[in-house]
Amino acid sequence: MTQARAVHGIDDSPRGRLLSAAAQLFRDKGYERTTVRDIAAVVGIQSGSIFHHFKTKEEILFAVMEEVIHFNTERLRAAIAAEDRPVERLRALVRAELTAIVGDTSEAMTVLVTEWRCLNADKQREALALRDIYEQLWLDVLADLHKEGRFRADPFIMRRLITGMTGWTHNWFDQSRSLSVEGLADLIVDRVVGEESEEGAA
Amino acid sequence: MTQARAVHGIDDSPRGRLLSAAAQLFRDKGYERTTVRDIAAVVGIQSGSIFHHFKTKEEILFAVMEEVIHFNTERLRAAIAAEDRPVERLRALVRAELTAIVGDTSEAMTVLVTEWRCLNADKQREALALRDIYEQLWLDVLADLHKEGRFRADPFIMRRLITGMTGWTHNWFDQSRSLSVEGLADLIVDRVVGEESEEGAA
DNA sequence: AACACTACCAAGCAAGCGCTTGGTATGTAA
DNA sequence: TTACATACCAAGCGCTTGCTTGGTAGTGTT
Repeated sequence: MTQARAVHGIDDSPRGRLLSAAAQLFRDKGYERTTVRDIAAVVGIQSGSIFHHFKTKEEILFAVMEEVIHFNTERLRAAIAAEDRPVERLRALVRAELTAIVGDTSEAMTVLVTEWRCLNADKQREALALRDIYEQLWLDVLADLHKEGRFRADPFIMRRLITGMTGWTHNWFDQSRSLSVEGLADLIVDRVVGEESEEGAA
Repeated sequence: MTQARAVHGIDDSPRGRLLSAAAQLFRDKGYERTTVRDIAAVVGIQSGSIFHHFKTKEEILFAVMEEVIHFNTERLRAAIAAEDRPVERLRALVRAELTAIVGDTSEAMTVLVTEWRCLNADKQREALALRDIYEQLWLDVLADLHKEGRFRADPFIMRRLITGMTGWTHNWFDQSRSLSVEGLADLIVDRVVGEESEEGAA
């Protein structure tokens, strides 16, 4: 009953508290190694009581993924809407994704990346559909940049390279250290459009 | 008893066949979802017989990781030795790592990346020590490039970005498609040292 | 002939797992 | 007052899991 940190975008209803606890445990121990008894213990209820809120353990995993995709898709939309120029939109996207992965939704985002195959085929397809919407926001911005001639590679490939760079950060990035999310975002943007892009890039 | 594809660098002794089978299953279903009965079934023996070759299931996972790190560390050494100039050494390293991840040791490499936390603390430390040797080969080459002024970022950070890019490929790269390992390697090298590096980069 | 070694089988145990069941306490609304 | 919904407890069922045990067959080696 140590109570897990709330994942941003998940309310603190009984259900929401279960989801935040599950997200943290799934990230730390993995879905399979986490028992429903573990989750119940964190929020301070009996293991059987979990099934009043969710039909199955897998439904908990899916709910975590669903909530975090929805929340961060909206964050991407806001990031794009706040900028006009494609390069700055890209920078905003990278910042948003980094914040999602190492910041306020890190537990759930990590679960989304690492526990994908624990879902059955149907739920995987459902989650993939949500993910496609998220990815399309990236692809549109990258296509604009490509049209402007800011990079040569295929935008699809470029997105995958970016996904790799941002997705891996949960394994090493520490916000308390010298490198900030903004600094890292600039570094990653440079990998896409080159270093000599801006007025005095320094 | 469908017999798993042999992982490059693992012999075909009874033990080796178990390791190749385990690597494939661990990649496809994850360590926890794979039972010793699954592994036994692939090589065509009883589940109990596995424990004649390995003390525990975890020892199988560790052995897979150990073998694949050793094999690919040697591959990195060979790649470096075959080139003189730092940029070409980097290209050789990227090619080697991509080959490891999507080519002849893909099952075991994927397991190395994704099933890390299934090891207990002691084994994790042991595996980390092996990984450090592997990583040092990268860092030396990246430090040379950095000294030459081929990129501005911290070599440690740069290595982590590269790790992300290469490590993620197992989720999307398909050798049978238009993009080759060499083509992808060139793309990634460009992300590090910029596109206008060589004589007619195309 | 005697022994040792490797590679395996057949059977099953103890523990842990997801999930079920039948019930209780509290709140809310007609 | 009755009715229903939400949120939970206490107990435990049935199954799967990693692993153990005691034994056997085949191959060398001395």
